[in-house]
Amino acid sequence: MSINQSDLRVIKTKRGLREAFIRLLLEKGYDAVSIQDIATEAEAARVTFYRHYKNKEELLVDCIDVIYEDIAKHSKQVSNEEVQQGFSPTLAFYQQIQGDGEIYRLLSSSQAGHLLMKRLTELVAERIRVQLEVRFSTEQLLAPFDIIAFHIASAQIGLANWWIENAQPYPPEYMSQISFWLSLAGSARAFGLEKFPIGPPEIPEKMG
Amino acid sequence: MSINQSDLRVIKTKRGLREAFIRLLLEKGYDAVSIQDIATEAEAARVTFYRHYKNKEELLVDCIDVIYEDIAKHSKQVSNEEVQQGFSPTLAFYQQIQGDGEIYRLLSSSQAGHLLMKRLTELVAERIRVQLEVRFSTEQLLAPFDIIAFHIASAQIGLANWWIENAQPYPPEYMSQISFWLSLAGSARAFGLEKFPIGPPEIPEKMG
DNA sequence: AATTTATGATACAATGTGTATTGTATTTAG
DNA sequence: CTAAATACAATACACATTGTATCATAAATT
Repeated sequence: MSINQSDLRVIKTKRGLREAFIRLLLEKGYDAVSIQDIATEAEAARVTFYRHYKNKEELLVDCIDVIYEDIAKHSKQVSNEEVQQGFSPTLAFYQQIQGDGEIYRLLSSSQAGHLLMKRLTELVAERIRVQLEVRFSTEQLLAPFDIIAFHIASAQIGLANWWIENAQPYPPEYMSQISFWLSLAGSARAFGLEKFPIGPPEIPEKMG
Repeated sequence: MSINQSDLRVIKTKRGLREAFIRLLLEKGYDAVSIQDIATEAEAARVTFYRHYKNKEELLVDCIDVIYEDIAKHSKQVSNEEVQQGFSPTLAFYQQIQGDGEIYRLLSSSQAGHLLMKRLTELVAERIRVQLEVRFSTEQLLAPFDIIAFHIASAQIGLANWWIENAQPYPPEYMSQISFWLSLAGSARAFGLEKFPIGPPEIPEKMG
């Protein structure tokens, strides 16, 4: 009935489909790639695709998760060394983009881009949210966990996307630092203000 | 051969197709809408669609201009009255989403959303950048204009999108205020820190 | 080594795409 | 106001894509 995800054949087949899909995405774009194309490229039967994924979108989401794991793994190695400076997880991200940044060009592709950005932002936000919950208590924070996390994540991913689309006009080291710094210290500091004079709004009851 | 864009029949037909497409987008989503659906909804023949647009995406791009005009019109009316308080453009945006702003739900639609988000973020960033350039000089700012502007814009639009997709768990007044405050004052303030202890990185030479 | 099961090959109905043709209705231009 | 120009509707067609089903074979698990 259900598929055994730890079966070697399944692991191999799914990896083949993911890698084939990414190759085709970069080559032809999301809409132009058919299920048959993916199966052929992966040297698999088209039926096999449907055994693992409902549609292209589901495969794309799976691809994103795998890509993110790679980023997370990569950034974890570095963050252990330099976590004190705070800049490192984002730096690893930017360096990866500049390196084999093929995958990240998908961020700005019109069809797959939204799902990629959305999922990536979710994953980054979740990571930030967990870190916040570890370090701070609910009463201590002057804004809800989820809002802070998503605000930071949106700025980071959005700025990275801007950087990709604008031919990377600054070095990755600077981008990671300024991105991190702006989120933490606030834009007012970039204006030369010592401290933004207004306090945070009172947190309302969460609805739903 | 080529189509006369000023012909009354052409203007009427294309408007009908756009409006029908937006209705169907809100109802069924981008992928679920076929060319035939659009034609039927617009009370036109399917062949007529192909006489004006190559595919769905081309129609969507044509629609975005119309959609953005609606957004800009609404936020402009309010911003002239209350721009002094600083919160109002964002507040108007959130209120518009919560009100009859069905159109904004397209932001989170998987295909149409990316084009909309991208365009909207660009426009907001441009608006912020202009304001910065009016108030500050290049030497005065501790980070480049474009980076600050896009950092803020990404956070604002991204957070608004999160709010839409998560069933609007907080009132629009709070969202606009906290969104604005986090960008200006910085997340560190939300952690309870008086001032983020690290200074901004040195601005490098702009490449390209 | 025996059993389980993921895969490949093949087939099929249903839907969508893009183009061509011809007569009709509407707009434009003289 | 009339005639020429042309956008539109109706219909048809070839083709691609999707999603599902069946059964034999190959591979992995136990």
